[in-house]
Amino acid sequence: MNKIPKTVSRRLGLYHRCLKNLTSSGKRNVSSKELAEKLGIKSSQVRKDLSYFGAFGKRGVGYDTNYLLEMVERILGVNKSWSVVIIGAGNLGHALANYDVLEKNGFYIVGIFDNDPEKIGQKIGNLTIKDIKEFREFVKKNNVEIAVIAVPATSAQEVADIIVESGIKGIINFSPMTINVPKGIIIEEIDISIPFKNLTFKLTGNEFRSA
Amino acid sequence: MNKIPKTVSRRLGLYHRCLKNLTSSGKRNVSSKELAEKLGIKSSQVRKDLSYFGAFGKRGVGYDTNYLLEMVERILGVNKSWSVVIIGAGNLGHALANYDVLEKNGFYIVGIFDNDPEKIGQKIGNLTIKDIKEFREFVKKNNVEIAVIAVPATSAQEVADIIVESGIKGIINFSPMTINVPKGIIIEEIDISIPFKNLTFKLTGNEFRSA
DNA sequence: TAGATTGTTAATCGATTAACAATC
DNA sequence: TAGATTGTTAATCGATTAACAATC
Repeated sequence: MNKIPKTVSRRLGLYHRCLKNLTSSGKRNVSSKELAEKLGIKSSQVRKDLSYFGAFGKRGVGYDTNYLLEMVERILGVNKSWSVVIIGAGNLGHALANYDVLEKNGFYIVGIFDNDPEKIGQKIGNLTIKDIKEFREFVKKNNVEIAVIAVPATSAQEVADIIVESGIKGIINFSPMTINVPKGIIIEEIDISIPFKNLTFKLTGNEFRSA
Repeated sequence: MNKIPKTVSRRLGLYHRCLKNLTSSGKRNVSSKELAEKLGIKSSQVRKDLSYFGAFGKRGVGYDTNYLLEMVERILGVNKSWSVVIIGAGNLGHALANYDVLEKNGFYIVGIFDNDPEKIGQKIGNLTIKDIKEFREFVKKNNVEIAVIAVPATSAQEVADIIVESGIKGIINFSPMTINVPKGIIIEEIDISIPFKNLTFKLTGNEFRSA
């Protein structure tokens, strides 16, 4: 087994997005050069990335778009659908529950939880906000595989503990807070304010840059 | 001028977040070792990262937390506040307009735009959704510096063109779509579905991983 | 002073890219 | 076949880390 660079994972997501667009536009064949141009990378990088998982193309021809899409979906694990719950029915939780791109990629929001009595019982789309106390039982009954943390930083760790305790192995953490989980639990962090800071870092021409 | 690795920018955002927590908890001094542990990196990495911008610590002592925070804020350009507009008053635009973490970091949402007559005129917090037709004039009048794209993929490029034409130089793109802009315009991409795919990539033990 | 921790160098490690034989 | 493009190797490039003199 070849060791796969950490950077490959992110690019696989982009290949996936790109290939979905290509197949739905009816394109049957694509070269590493075309894919690379669309992503702003080198064609050798595309070929190298794919080569970690197999040989999916035809020399002299390129890649069958539908076939490559299927392979990338299997590599990413998005050839099946996933059951997702959201913890936190605030603005962000609300937006995520209604975000159609997730469902289009096979991530189905099957439940949303909060601890605010004002919110519990209210509807978001066709979901009813549930009491966090019912979390564990719900997860078991519905075979939930992924939990999304969409609560303020102050309660993020507490929520993480509840998630881990429920047996869920995959967490997406939207709170601006590092959370600690036992080995074997996989966390992806998305702090929305980080890209804003990256942007101002690049926009700012300050004394440090010219040092 | 030293060349700054691309990876440093992301970590600076994390240092910033961490230092804000430390100062508000009253901690006056911090070592590279402590910072590193909090971020799950090596202390030599912390020191190396900071060294691109100056020498902010005291040998044998560590870093004055308040001073280092101030320096990091100046490096990132978040020692001032920024005027931000959102284009797209759907779920995501709505959530971002109300997301307090942005304001806490100096990113003030000063306007939100849409092209849907149903939405135009409605209120989000104390903002009124404005017609995208008024965008250019609004940007000039209010010295807007950053625009957030929160529209569906299908209209992302169109919206990007309007933003560029308005003179704005910094864009955050939440749509799952690569957009093209002229040189000199800085874009940060956040496709929310990407971390979900990264997660399932890691959760999935498939035939490719054992190959 | 002795102990601690920085700032920086050099070594290591990992990721990208060019180049090209293989082959459609 | 001739032209095109893959898959893979080796070279290059860039980022991380260990190590340590400087110095608080």
